[in-house]
Amino acid sequence: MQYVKIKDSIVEQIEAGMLCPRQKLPAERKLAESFDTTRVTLREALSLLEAEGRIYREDRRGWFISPEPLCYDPTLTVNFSTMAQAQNRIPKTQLLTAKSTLANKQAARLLGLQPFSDIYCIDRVRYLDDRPVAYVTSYIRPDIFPNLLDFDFSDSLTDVYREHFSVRYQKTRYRIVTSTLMGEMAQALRTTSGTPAMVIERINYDQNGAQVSCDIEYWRHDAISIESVAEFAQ
Amino acid sequence: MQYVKIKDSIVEQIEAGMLCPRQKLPAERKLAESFDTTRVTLREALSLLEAEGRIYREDRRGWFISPEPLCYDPTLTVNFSTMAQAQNRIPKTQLLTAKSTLANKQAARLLGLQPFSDIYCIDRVRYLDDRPVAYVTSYIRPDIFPNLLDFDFSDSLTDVYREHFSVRYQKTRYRIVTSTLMGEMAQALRTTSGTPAMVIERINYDQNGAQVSCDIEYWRHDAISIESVAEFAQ
DNA sequence: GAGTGGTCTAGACCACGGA
DNA sequence: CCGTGGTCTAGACCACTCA
Repeated sequence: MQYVKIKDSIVEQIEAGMLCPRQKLPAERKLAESFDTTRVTLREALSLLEAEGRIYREDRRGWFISPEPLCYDPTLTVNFSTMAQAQNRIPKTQLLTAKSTLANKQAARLLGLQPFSDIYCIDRVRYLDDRPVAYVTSYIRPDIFPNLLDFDFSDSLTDVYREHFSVRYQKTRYRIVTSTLMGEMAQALRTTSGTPAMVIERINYDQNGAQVSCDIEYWRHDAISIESVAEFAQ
Repeated sequence: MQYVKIKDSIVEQIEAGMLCPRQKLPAERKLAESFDTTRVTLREALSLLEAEGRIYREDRRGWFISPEPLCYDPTLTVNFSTMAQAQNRIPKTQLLTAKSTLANKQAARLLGLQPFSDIYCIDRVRYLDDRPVAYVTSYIRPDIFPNLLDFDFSDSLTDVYREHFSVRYQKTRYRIVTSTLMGEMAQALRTTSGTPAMVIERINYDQNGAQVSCDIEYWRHDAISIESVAEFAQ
């Protein structure tokens, strides 16, 4: 199991501090040569490191050392920017598309709507320190938030909800699974199809208990660590 | 991107119901031939399916269709058996080792102990419908649970805590990240090094707010879906 | 003992990134 | 335009599973 040894040897170098976060690894051909193996085996080792969350790739640009993940507490309502800044990270959000459309299967399922109901669909990419880390799709009920698309929600939707519609979240139902980035999501996050991802689905309820919106977040899995505290009724 | 097409074609067969959960895929060489490609490319496609959580492998036995994941709510105190049975699954727990030892770095960090403090260490494997799905390591403070190892905790530790020590969890601090199964963990779960995993670390506090134990759970990532509800203070 | 999966080799071509 | 990563080929050997 040569590729495990190669992986361990690179892990050692990372932990010894010889490789810093965001730093690029040497070219695959050079690494392969230095470990006296072929590119195929070397890439096996790199994939392992990627799966462990220690390195990440940028499509056709190479492999880089992963920075510390962002702590994400799904039981809090803080928005992305606030959360990132509290952890000394620089957040950025890029709006990809915002449109009024008809609910697809996924949106209908999450929001309990009839298929083909009207719905707003907003796609955004979240950055941490200029690295794209998450692709977020939001589906929003237009009957609750009429003319939402006229506002500036590029940074925070929850701010717009609160300030212009007096809607605050009362609760969120969330689901976390692992999957991969594919197609346009992979491209938007500057990576290749098949990159491991953490998927967070959230269904948001307003103060009246109505399902008002949902978010599907695809995170590069090395960029996030879910952390929270659960208190139990005695 | 041939391997994405192969993957899609297998996904199609799964979703059409032609392949049932737990069913074995044909041999790699046969699949490769039927898609008119080499084993290397075919395995690329299989790894993608594994990363998506649609198939899983058993070491040297082959590839199988993943069953529905278990819903796991980290904000509840229910034990594994109860949780599994509530979802019509057959749980089983196998005790690997239970010993009194000195805290390693990980245990000391999680429980806030001095290095080399005395600690109990218990390793178990959790099964669902006879499939090994999680490797769980528990570190437990012997000053809170004296002579714990004399009891039968093979099934549920929390039951023993409650019945014999009158300790109930008041809260749990948890952390969820993705990583891989390596070495003996991979072996215990009947798979190979590098299999994607969901890691759940829990630090448990008793009714007095003391850190009494912690668990590190390595789940096959396709076997689990984290689901919960968060209520917000207004 | 046949067949299988796990691992590895030694190449190749292409399209894209960056200088 | 060079070097790079992304993808693919056509094999090979070994250790293990399972009939």
